[in-house]
Amino acid sequence: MRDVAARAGVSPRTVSNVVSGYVHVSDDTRRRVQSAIDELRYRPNVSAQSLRQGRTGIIGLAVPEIAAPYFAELADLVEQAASERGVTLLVEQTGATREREKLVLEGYHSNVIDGLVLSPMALTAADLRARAPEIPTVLLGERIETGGGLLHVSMDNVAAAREATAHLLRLGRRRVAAVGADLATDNLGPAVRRLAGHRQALDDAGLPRQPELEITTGRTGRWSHRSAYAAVEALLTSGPPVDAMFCFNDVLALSAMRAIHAAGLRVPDDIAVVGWDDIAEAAYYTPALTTVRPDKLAIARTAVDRLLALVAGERSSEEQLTCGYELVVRESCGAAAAERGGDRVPTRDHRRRRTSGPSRSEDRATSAERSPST
Amino acid sequence: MRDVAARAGVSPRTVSNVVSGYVHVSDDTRRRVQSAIDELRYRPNVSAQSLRQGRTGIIGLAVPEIAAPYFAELADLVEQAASERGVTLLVEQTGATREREKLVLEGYHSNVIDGLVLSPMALTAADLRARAPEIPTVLLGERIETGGGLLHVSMDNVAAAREATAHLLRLGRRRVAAVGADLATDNLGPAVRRLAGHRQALDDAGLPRQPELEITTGRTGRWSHRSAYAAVEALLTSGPPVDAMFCFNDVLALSAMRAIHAAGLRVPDDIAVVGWDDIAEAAYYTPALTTVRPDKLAIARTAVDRLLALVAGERSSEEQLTCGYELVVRESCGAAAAERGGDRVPTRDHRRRRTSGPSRSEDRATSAERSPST
DNA sequence: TTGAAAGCGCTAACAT
DNA sequence: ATGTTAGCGCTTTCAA
Repeated sequence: MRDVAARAGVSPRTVSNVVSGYVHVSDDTRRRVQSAIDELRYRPNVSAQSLRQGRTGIIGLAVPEIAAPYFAELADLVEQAASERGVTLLVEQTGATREREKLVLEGYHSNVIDGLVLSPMALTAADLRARAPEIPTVLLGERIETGGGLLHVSMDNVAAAREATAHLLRLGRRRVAAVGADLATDNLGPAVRRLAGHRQALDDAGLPRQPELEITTGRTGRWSHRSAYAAVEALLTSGPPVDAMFCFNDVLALSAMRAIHAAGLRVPDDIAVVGWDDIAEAAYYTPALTTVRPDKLAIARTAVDRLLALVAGERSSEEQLTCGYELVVRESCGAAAAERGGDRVPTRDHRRRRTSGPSRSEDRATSAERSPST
Repeated sequence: MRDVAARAGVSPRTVSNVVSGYVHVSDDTRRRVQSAIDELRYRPNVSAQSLRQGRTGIIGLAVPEIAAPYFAELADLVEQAASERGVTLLVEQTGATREREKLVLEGYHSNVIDGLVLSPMALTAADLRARAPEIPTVLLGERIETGGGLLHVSMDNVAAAREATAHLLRLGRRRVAAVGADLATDNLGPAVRRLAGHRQALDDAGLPRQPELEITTGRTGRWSHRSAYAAVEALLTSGPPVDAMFCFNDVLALSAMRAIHAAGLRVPDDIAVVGWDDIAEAAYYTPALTTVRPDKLAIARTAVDRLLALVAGERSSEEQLTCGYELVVRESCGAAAAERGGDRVPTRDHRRRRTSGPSRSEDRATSAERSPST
């Protein structure tokens, strides 16, 4: 930087002003400095900037596992959102373990990152309350009375789950398994609320609760292919009868469909399947997967925007930001064939509702995602 | 740090020694300092460390798209390898565009990261040669006479592709399409070599080249579901007859299987399919996918280890490090049913070869991956 | 609008 | 085995 200053015949102060886009620099000076920068291929030293300013220009995203399709897609979108706003994203993996989630929350990388987007699974509300408020943090997922004073960005899991199961019931299914109801390992994760929505749909239809159809996919390998396959296999071989499965994500749904096939049954004829996430592959499975599609783009952008506002000094308050979703009806639920005569082109989805942008929970009732489904 | 030093009754120097694990500190002093650190919740400032040492403890991984399953899995493994070695990973996306790959190579984040693992696709050998040798770099993928003086970590794409197609030919298939032969957009990417291996297998079998079966999946959305689906659909509706497809990755294979189904044909009965990558989903597709499984763990560890060696000052030389692979035979190629009577449990793979660790190209001939397949 | 100088928190050379 | 001190590259008061 000193070299640049010398070459341009100005002080380091002026170079700094030019680099940071300060206004009060004469056009002539700016040009001279800029050409000196170009000739010397000068790059500001980020560490020095950080040391001086107390900011790194890096934000963190902590997810259970980057290789899980949903989180891979989310990381992609968050990275793009961050990049558009001129900050760099650092992705961390927690393995959905409470220990590592706590570590991240307590500021494991607090000196590297200016802020954190955390997708908690095993964390408890008490952990959230106990945390030292070190670093600006936004939580992905719905608030369940945490009291941690943190901002939550999510979708309405209860409503969407309710709609998914209602969709299956409407198609005449009566024995709907809920696959992924791993309440023991899932504290702040989505299982609790998805199961709640599922139960509501049964209530709405005047059907009894069916605890024997609330399927846990195992402690280890949470929501993994292997554990889901084993759980569904067990259900089919030694469990009660089933005519539909509402799987709490698409990974579970894929494994379930495979287990159903292995048992000599067909999807959707014998057992209808609905998933959650609408990962890129879902439209290309055979049969194509009917699934709940969260508005991932809105979630990513909202989380980043709000986090950057916090980093810039905005006061944090416990608040819930709700993004939209839609139930994408394809083949695995059996509706498309029945209603429309079997459109099999996966690029033309049957959409039951439009995606809406994020909205505050306070005025959710007026937003698109509350309109009754057709 | 000064506070810690004061509280422990030592100098900052000693605190620094304790933090960095320096040897010559008496146990007593170490204990005192450590408790002061704990009481004050002291965390060393990474920016200051970086500024002083000229290192950040962060390495970068640049991939085309983090949401692509193979790269998501790879990022996971690289992150773990980095984490085990005490460094933090920063993932960047290039979109497989030459422009952004060049940007990364030229040190876009050179002040944030100490080194770079780059998975180039659109980059040319000339780009590699032209780069200013700013920052320690390891390339993922096979060298094709780059002359850039960089270390390459990869697998033997030609041999594996040859084996994949040979496997299909051995099963009696004669019209094997190569799906993903996108030579125009793929300079340093794997398409060229996989196609070469495919052609070799045809040669080996005494069959003529079949250029009309070398399928490009389109310029936009390189190796995407959508473009692959469209390409395969076109092949089936208006192309020459086909009885097998060797797809250059599993995403293509999934899309191909869907297009085959949509055309009213069956896998593997009418058309056998082989993929590449063995992504986590592959074993759970129906039919389960036969696919080439690169030793991702070895690739990740090797790349990180070698990069850290470079960061530590080791001289770089153009060299090729080759990791192992295996052809995982499941259902989509039709071999399992024919040979074994239809084992359908996806967790029990039929492995044709064992994974081998990385080996230098010089002694590849003696490593496990060169043994003839059974 | 620009210059001079202090200091962010840490580490390493030099001392003791 | 530990203390002292200079300085990494930048931003930012304070002056001019």
